[in-house]
Parts: sequence; C-alpha cells; structure tokens
Amino acid sequence: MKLEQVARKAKVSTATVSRVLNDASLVKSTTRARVMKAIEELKYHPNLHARHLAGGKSKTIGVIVSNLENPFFFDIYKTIEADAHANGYEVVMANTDYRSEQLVTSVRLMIGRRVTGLAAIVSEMAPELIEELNDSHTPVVFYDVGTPRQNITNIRVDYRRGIEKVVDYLHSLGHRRIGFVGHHAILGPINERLKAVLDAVARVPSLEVRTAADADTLEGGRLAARALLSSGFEPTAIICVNDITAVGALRELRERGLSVPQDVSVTGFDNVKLSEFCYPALTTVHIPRERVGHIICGYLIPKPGVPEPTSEIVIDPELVLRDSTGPAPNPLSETSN
Amino acid sequence: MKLEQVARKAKVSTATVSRVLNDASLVKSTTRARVMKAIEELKYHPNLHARHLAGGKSKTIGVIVSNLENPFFFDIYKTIEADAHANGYEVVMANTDYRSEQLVTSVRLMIGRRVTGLAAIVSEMAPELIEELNDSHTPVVFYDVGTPRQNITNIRVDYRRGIEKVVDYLHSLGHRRIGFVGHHAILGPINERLKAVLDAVARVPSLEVRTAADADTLEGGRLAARALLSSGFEPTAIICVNDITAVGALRELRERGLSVPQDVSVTGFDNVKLSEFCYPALTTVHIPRERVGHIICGYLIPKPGVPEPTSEIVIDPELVLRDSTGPAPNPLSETSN
DNA sequence: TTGAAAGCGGTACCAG
DNA sequence: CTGGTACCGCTTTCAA
Repeated sequence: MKLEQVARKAKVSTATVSRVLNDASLVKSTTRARVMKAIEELKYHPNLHARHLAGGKSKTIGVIVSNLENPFFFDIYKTIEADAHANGYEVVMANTDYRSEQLVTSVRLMIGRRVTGLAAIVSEMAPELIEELNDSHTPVVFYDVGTPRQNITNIRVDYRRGIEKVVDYLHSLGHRRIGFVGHHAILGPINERLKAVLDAVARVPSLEVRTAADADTLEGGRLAARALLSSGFEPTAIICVNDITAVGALRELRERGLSVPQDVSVTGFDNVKLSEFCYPALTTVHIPRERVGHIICGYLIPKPGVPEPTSEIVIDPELVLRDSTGPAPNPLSETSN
Repeated sequence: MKLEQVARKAKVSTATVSRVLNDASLVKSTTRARVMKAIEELKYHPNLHARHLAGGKSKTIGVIVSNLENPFFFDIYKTIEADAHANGYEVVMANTDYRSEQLVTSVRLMIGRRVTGLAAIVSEMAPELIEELNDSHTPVVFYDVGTPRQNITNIRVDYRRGIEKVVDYLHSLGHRRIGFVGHHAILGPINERLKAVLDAVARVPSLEVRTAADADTLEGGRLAARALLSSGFEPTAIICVNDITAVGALRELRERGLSVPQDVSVTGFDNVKLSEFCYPALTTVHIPRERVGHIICGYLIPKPGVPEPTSEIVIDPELVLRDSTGPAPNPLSETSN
C-alpha cells in the first residue's frame, strides 16, 4: 500500500496526496475529500521511513536509560515523553542495563535514526562515544549523578552533597559504623558515587564505613545488605545507593530479625514513590526527576520564545526524613538484651 | 555524512561500501579494509530510514504496553526485548497509559514503521484497530487477561480462574466481607476483570463484595483502598487487581492502624518481585511473565526449526501464599477489644 | 570482485 | 490548486 495507489484511486498526483497528508490547507476541499476517502478505504498508512528520508527531519527524540526497571529512570523518561508529545515529537527509548557496550549500540542506533536530539540518562560511559556523538551533530544531553562530561550539555545531581547530608544526619543520630549498599554499575574505576561516600565519611572522624554492591534491583539490594551484615562489621546504619536497593536491604534486615530503625537505620536515594510505600517508609534524598526531564527537553526541543539554557546544571538534592532512620542503638542495652 | 562520501574517500562505488556494511564476505579483503578505514575516519553512521526503505525489511518488533510503570508489563517487555535482540531484531516500545486513543496512535506508528511484528500487551481496546491491523498484514499478538480477541493471535491469562482461587482461599479462611480494589482501566463497559470478581464471589453464598477503583499505581491502590475502608463496609479481606495496587492498599491499612493480616487480609495479582519485598509479603497469583514474553516472540520471530504455535493460548495462573492473608478476625474478640 | 543504475515510498520545488 | 519530477540515502540486480 503506497502513496501512488492512493493517488491513482483518487485520480490525483502523488504530490497532491502528500499535500493532503501534511499541509492539508493548500488543497481544494473537494479534492481533499476525495483523497481522504481513498486513504480511508485503502487503509493507507504512510511509510515513515520513506517520509523521514524524503523529509529530512524526523521530529524524534531518543532517550537512553541505564535501567528502566528502576522507577527513578522511568520517571524521567515519562516526563520527557510527555513534553515531547506535547510538542509533536516522537520518542524512542533504549535501555542499557548499565552495560556500556549496549550504550554504544544504542547511541549508534539513535544516530542512525537521525534523531533530533538525544537524552542519555546513564551512569556508564564509553570513551569513543563523546567524539562520535560530537561529529554526528546530534544535540545531546547527558544526565548523571556522576562526573561532568566535556563538550556536551549535561545535567547532574550533586550526589556528593546529597551523601554528605545523609552521613551528617546519621552521625548526628549517633551512628558510627556505617554500611554502604551500592550497585555493580558504580564499581568501575571512576566510581564517583562510591568515592563520594568514602569522602563524605572521611570528613567526619570516628566514622567507619564498609561497602558492598550487587545489582540495581530489589534482590540486588538484599544481597548486598546480606554481604554487609554477614561480614561481622555490624553497621548501625546502612546507606543505600538508591531507594530500590534500600527496599531490598529492608527485607534482608527484616528476615534477620533486625528492626528498622531500632536496630539498624536505612537510607535510600532518589525519593521514588515506593520509598513512601515500603515499610518502614524510607529516609531518602530527593532528586527532582520531573524537573530533570523538563530541563532535558528544554535543551532538546528548541522552543520559539524560550532562550537556550546554560550548558551545565547542577542540582542540589534535599534530604527527606521518614521512618527508616533513628538514633543509633545503645551498645550497652544491646548487650544486656 | 552519506554512503557516497565514504565511497569516494575509499575510491570504490557505493555498492561496494554497502556490501562491506552488510554481506562483508563478497568483498576482497584489501578493498574491505580500505572501506572500513574510510568509514572509521568519517565516523559514518548509515541512515537507518534509507536502509529500511531500500531493504524493505526492518527486523524490528513493536511492543505496546498499557503501563510500563507497572513491573508486570516491564517484565514481559524485557523478555521480549531479550529474545528479539538474541535474534538480531530491534524493539520499539510504546506506552499507552491505558488510553485507547493512545493505543490507536501507537499502533499506527508501528504500522508506519513497518514493524516485522507487533505485540500488544494492553487492557484497553479500540474497535477500529482490529480491522486496520488485519489488512496491514502485520503479524500481531495480543496479550491480555481479559476477553479473547477475534482474528488475531492472542495469549491470555485465565484471570477468572485466578480470582476464583483467591476468593475460595479467602472464604476458606472465614472471610465473608470482601473488598475489591481495581484500577480505572477495568471500569469500561467490558470490565472483564471486575466481572470475574463479581462472578467468583457470586458462586459462593454468604459472601459480600464491594468494589472501588483508581489509577494503576501505588497511590491509586491506596486511594481505592481508602474509599473502600471509608464506606462503612468494613471488609475483612481486600482483593487487589494487581500487586502494585495491593502495596498501595497495604499502606492505607497501615496508616489506619489496621494490621495485615490480623485485622484485614490483602491479596495481589501477578506476583511481581515487589510482592515479596513489601511488608507483609503479599499472597498473590502468579502470572508467568517470562513465559508470556517467550511465547509472544515465538509468534513474532519465526524460527527455522520451530513450528508455529497454536493461535490461542490460555494460561492458568497459580495462587502463591505468603504473609498478607490469614484467618478472618473473630467478630467477638474484636468487639471485646 | 566491483561498478552502474534502478528502485524503495515519500517530499517539495517548479511549472502550468 | 495541481501535476511532473528530481531527489533523500541505501540496497540490489545486472553486467563487466
């Protein structure tokens, strides 16, 4: 089913059919009606590939995320999608599972599709990409809670600052032995996240820290927490890299008969919806995901009146206190228990 | 950056470059090396739209889901994606938010992209679609826990049977007043889900049921549960349409000072990972999402040796007992409390 | 083994 | 207001 057949059936040229499909105005209404009827009857659906090829422009923005399963990424994605649709853009999504190899594949796919703009909400990185991206002339926005990237617009959260807030808060509650539950993706050589934790702890004398990591999933958080708790370290507080792993940690604690926050305090990060619904509700750090999404679209979808935003934005995340944290247990009463 | 420029730089024809990109074999290795070098230096990325147009085939499968935010859909999506990639297919995803209008838009988009196959994991429907889909010649698989569809391959879960198992189980525990938490998407005229619940309850004399519905989210479940609990009905058990809304209900119960399962029993549906991690862990009904995903791909990605599966598959879901259900509270002891 | 050229299904410019 | 037609960038015979 092609444009030509519609044209034939409506007894007009392909050019006219094309006009009806796009700039409907410049066609006499009786002709247009005839064409539309033909389209209808033939159940014609224009071939988008052909359209893009001929038209040159695609009105498509690409979104690549590390782990769509984590609501954190999903929330940003959703905002981008909404903004895009509101402006007549399509969105194509790709998930990398934190694999930089998959990131490369996905980026190439996006370039191949000639997307109007690309949003990369990922923690992983591949060195060859920034150059490739650069001379693909694709506008790109990187979002990460890690290191700033060169030559490309990027938005980041001051993870370091967020973690400091958590550490200070726990310290003020009397905690001294702190565990950190990460996920595999932060284990790389440039584990900015892990480093932030270590540094934040190092600032405060008398604080000890031990870390463990597993997948960025509920189960991963549970396993990492298990490792931490089996090590003999006996943390009185566990800082988790995000809310999902924190919920995993909560379960491990529960199954060990440890109560939160009486025996152990737990913190998450991101403030996804689930952090309010789990039990106990998580003390966490809020990252304004909708704002991030809007900012990204601001870069990628140039609006008439609105001026270009600046080229690096850093967000200072806020601590959200809930029920999963409390005073460190008293060592004496614990022994006498 | 186009193929032609690569060709020029490598001093070969565009045909040769194309060959190098695809069927690398039929090119003399020295030529190939020269071409690859050019591609490398020019950072050439083939235009996929042009490729698809010229090639005719796209090796892309489309997936449309109602609510990616719900891990149930995501799990199926993920399986499909894995299978697709394993077979050299791309995947393009679309989310409908249960809006049938969006379903129509998405289906058209997929047809426009000339996807090899389309998987629709959705609860909503639009009448015009089945015809449109039919003569688009796109292989389609519908998945739903609702009514079977005509003329199109479809997989469904016997939701009815699953609910019966839940109802019978609760009845055996002594529950008589049952609440049902649904979501807006099942409110339509053909609310197969809701009907299943009503029928299942009607089979058993002495059972009363009251229903409420809100969004298919944690918050939605909470609000629906709130409506139920504020109605004066005082259910001793709440059946939720799925695990996510059940977790929402758990929170509402908790905040009302009601304990689960001592005061009220709660059940979910789907058996997503979260159902084990919430507190208390949910009694739910397992739907084999990976199996569903594999079956879908079985239809959509024709494999050499494997025979075509049959055209309708019904899955009988299994009850999973955990901690959110227990004996109905004794009315007397409750009063004396 | 490689090149020339005819499409693939549209869009858009130029005439009429 | 409508038709003719030259591309868009790549694949794929057909010949050489």
